Amino acid sequence: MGATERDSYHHGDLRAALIEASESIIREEGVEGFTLRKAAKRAGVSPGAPSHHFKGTKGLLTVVAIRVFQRLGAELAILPVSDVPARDLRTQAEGYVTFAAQNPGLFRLICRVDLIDCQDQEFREASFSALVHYRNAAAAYFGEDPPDRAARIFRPYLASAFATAHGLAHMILEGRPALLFDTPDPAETFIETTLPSILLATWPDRPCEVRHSA
Amino acid sequence: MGATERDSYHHGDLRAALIEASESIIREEGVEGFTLRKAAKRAGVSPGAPSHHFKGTKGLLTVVAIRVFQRLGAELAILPVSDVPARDLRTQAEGYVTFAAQNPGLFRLICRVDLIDCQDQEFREASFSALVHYRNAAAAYFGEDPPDRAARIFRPYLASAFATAHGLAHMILEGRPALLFDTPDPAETFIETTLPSILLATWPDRPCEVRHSA
DNA sequence: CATCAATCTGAACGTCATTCAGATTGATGC
DNA sequence: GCATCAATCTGAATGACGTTCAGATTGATG
Repeated sequence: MGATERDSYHHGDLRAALIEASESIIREEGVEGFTLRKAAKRAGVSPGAPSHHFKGTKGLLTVVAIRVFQRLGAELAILPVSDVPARDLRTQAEGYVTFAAQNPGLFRLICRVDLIDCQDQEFREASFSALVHYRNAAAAYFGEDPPDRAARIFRPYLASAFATAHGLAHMILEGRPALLFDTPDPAETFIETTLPSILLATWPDRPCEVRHSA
Repeated sequence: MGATERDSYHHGDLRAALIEASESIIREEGVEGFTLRKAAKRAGVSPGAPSHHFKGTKGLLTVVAIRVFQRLGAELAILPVSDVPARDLRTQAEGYVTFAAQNPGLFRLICRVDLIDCQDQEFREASFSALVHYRNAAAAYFGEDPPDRAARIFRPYLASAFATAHGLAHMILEGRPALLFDTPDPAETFIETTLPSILLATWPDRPCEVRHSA
């Protein structure tokens, strides 16, 4: 598998092949298992070849990360919208966490700021755009201001809304539920049953009632 | 600096010296900058010496991680308690995030499950115990059941409460606020002013009012 | 004082990212 | 059709990494 055959001395589209190879390596072995040499080998090329197409390992991984953000954004974009803001916010958060759980290696990559050139303009754009629908859903739920898509204005509730999903994603990938709780249900059912219950506790349909006793 | 002098062939307490050295390296250069050879050199010892005291790099970092969790737990334990559950939960979350922001390298370490032996019993114990007060504060806020410290029963609101702080911590360390928002206030004031506003939006003093418009 | 186990050294080995001189070739201009 | 040139790729460096191991050193035990 891998190692696309080659007839000529030149590859043809080594750049794309390296991106593809890197993604599948990260899928199979995680970011920690990724090396530039592996990617080169899988693309059927010598270890020095990638340097002509990317600025080192970080340059290649930055491009991969951009694609991951784009895919995350695309998955969040096609999620259904209802007339219940709470449900929509939960849907977005569930989509976010599900993406992380289903693509653990790639999600870890976009969180490894040491492996990525975070100053890259394309990366910045992709990381922002991926969460446009999430942002809108949060704004609708908290109903404080109409979601101005262009502006990146800070709002406490937006940070709070992002933090919940992002924290859950990290917790799952770090295996924290197993550390914090004697999980009655196995890890497989987490996404299907446990996650919705957490999101429901976070953003209930009805505005909160008195939750803490006197 | 570093490189504790040594008169005899044997070190005396190399184990402690390696832990100490590792911690300061991670403080100064982050987990990514840590290498076992650096730690050995800083302890004034050859690269092969650590193997007599730890099971490889992972063994050493696991011990460091345990100490980090213990320190986090100690910092959360001395936080003030009031008669307002919401305030106490916010205080715990603020303590958690502040610890991460003030110890970025060490916090990243305890999240790098690939660098740590997560099956280590001492590690599991430390990671659970560190959050006892956080858990109690969350239980009091949501007021659903009395905090049973021994049991690790799963509750959706507990996972939700942890996720917020954990997500904020990761977001800060990943520099996401700068990616998501045109931060009006510089990153320095985040902990002092921005973080409290986020936590207040998450867990307000009064039970929530109607927040979303029709 | 002899013995032994614990500890430490220093030199391996294999792998990594990166660099670079030289080989190869696609494309351009004639 | 052919010469030229820049882009591309090879393969062998260089230096750092974790880990292993034979041999040196020494504290402790008897």
